[in-house]
Order: sequence, then structure tokens, then C-alpha cells
Amino acid sequence: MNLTDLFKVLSNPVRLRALVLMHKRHPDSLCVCDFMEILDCSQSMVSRHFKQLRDLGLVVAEQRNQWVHYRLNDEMPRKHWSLLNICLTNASKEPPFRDDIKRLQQLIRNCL
Amino acid sequence: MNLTDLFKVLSNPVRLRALVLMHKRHPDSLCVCDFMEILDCSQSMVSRHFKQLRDLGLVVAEQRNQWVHYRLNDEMPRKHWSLLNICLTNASKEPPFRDDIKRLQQLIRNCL
DNA sequence: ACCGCATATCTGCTTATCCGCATATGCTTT
DNA sequence: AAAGCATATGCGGATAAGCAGATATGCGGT
Repeated sequence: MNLTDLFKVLSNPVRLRALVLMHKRHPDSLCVCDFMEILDCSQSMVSRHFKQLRDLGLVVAEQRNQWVHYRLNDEMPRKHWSLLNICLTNASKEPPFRDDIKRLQQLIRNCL
Repeated sequence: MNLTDLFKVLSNPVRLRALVLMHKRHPDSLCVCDFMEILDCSQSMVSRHFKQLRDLGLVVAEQRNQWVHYRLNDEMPRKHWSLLNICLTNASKEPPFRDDIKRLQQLIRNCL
């Protein structure tokens, strides 16, 4: 993966929002249906974008029963990790992403 | 400009390489023909990509005689500036961009 | 084995991006 | 004003990205 590929992946709102959520939740994970609800988008859309993230090694999937949980991949190259970290930290302060994080926290609260 | 727009702009190799060069040169500028030579691409290609960078407010153009010089726009929003700075600093350490910088320095040396 | 739910992938379509070529603009020099 | 160079833009075609809807896979419970 080169830098332009990394930026390309970050250039789609759905992917960037999903990454911000995983970043916030790190090292824990979230399942696909959570993303569907928080991001308000279809199942196929989430799945398709996550395939890209998997293929680039940015996230890893973990099957738990019939659910698939996603989280950021700790084992990505250090250079990418540090840059991604900064990008996502920046993003998480901006309005659209902050709202997602609020919905995330609300969703977690409801699960207790 | 939102973050996804910023990342989209960074996701094209020509644009990213050009931005790295301007970053290296900052606060000085480079003219279009310099970019054509260093990046080895056509005039229309440089010009069209630079239009996007101008439209987003990432760079500013300055006419000097018949040449147009470009440089990073100091007056972009501080948030964008700091993130862009980090992204370009990271990029400038990677091989393809390092090579461009070498060609840049060589070109400057030849002009003295 | 069957059904239902969660997830992944396929298909076809629409739209966006990228690029080469041609042309237009604008400045300079003669 | 005419010619020449630097830069910008318009146009058309190729390629890629994004998406909705349908279908496939895979797991768990009945």
C-alpha cells in the first residue's frame, strides 16, 4: 500500500466515518449492523467498503457467531499506523464525525 | 472544504507529488514548467490538477511575466494546514517523492 | 433438514475521474 | 499587429468508483 492508496481510502465519507468509529473504539470492535445503524447505510454498502479496508490491511474482521466484528488492524506498517492515527484524530473533532461518535456512545449505552 | 475533499485531492499521485514539491519549497514557489519537468507530465495535466488545488484553496498562483508560479496557500484554514503539513512531511520521506525532491534540488542548482 | 438472520458478493447502472488532443487566452518581443 | 511561448480550458473517450437490488454463503436455533 502506498500513500495515495491510503488517501484514496480516506476520501470516501462512508469509509472515513467507519474508520473514525473504529479508531474511537480501538482496540475493541464493532459489528457490521452497528455500522449500518450509526452510518445509516445499507448492508451491501458497508460490506463493500469494508472489503476495501480489509484488502488494504487497515482493518481486520473477526467472526463471532453469526456476526462479523471489525476493528483497526494493529499490525499494519508503523508508518501507516501513525499517519492514519493523526488523520482519524483530526477527523473525529469535525462535526459529521463527532455526531457519529455520539451515536456510537448512545448505542453502547443502550447495550448495557 | 471538508476532510474527504482534502484526502481526495491527496489521492492522486500527480497532485500529491506536486504538493510535496511545493511543501519542500515553501514559502517559495515553482512555475508550471518546472513541475512539468520534475513530474514528467504534460502541460494540460499539470494545469488541470492545479486548478483543483486552487479551487480548494490549497495553493495560490502568482503571475510573473509569462510564467505562472504556484505555492502552498499560507492562508488556508489552520486545521487543514496542520494536517496537510503532516501528510506532506510523511510523503516526502517515501521513495517516489524523495526522487522528485532530488530532481527539484538538481533543477535549482542548475539555475544558479 | 429447514428457516431466519447476518454478512458477502454479483450484476447492471450511473456518475466521477483521468487523460490526450485541440483550441483559447494572455503576455512579450519584434 | 504579428509571432512565439506559457498557461488554461473545452471536448471526447477510457477507466474507475459508487450504489441499489438481487442472490449467495454461513451460522444458529427449531
